Amino acid sequence: MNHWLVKSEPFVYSWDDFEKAGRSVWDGVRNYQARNNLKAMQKGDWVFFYHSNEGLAVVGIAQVDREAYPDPTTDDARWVVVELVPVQKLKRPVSLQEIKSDNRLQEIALIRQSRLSVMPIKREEFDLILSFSNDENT
DNA sequence: GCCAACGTTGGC
DNA sequence: GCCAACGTTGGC
Repeated sequence: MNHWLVKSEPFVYSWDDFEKAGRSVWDGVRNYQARNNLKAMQKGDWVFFYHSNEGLAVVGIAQVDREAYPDPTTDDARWVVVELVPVQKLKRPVSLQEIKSDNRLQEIALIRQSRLSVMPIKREEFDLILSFSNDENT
């Protein structure tokens, strides 16, 4: 069981859009590192849904429902998609600022490699961010 | 709107 | 294979 984080610009595709649709084909990834991460996803893996550009926060949890297959939006065989289903919206968004300000989260790719759109995340980091969202006070 | 950090492209 | 130029992403 692995954990991941995917970014989406809420202008283009927000958590609410995702929840309404009930499923998402995660297409359009055109970066090898992100692609490799998609390929490594297994059905049932947990995925944080992050709003980039606007919002700048982890907003929900999704789950991998279908593992990587060729991206139907291109003829280029290099690229793949996965299918995600929404699991639940976080009680409150956990902001990038909050993540940045916690010593235990300094190593995560969200901070270290800000341009990567699909990244692995350690279980402890996943749990910690989740615990932030359950803490009403911060 | 600006800029840092990358990734890609193309000339040599 | 190197590197300059350029494009893109995303935070501020």
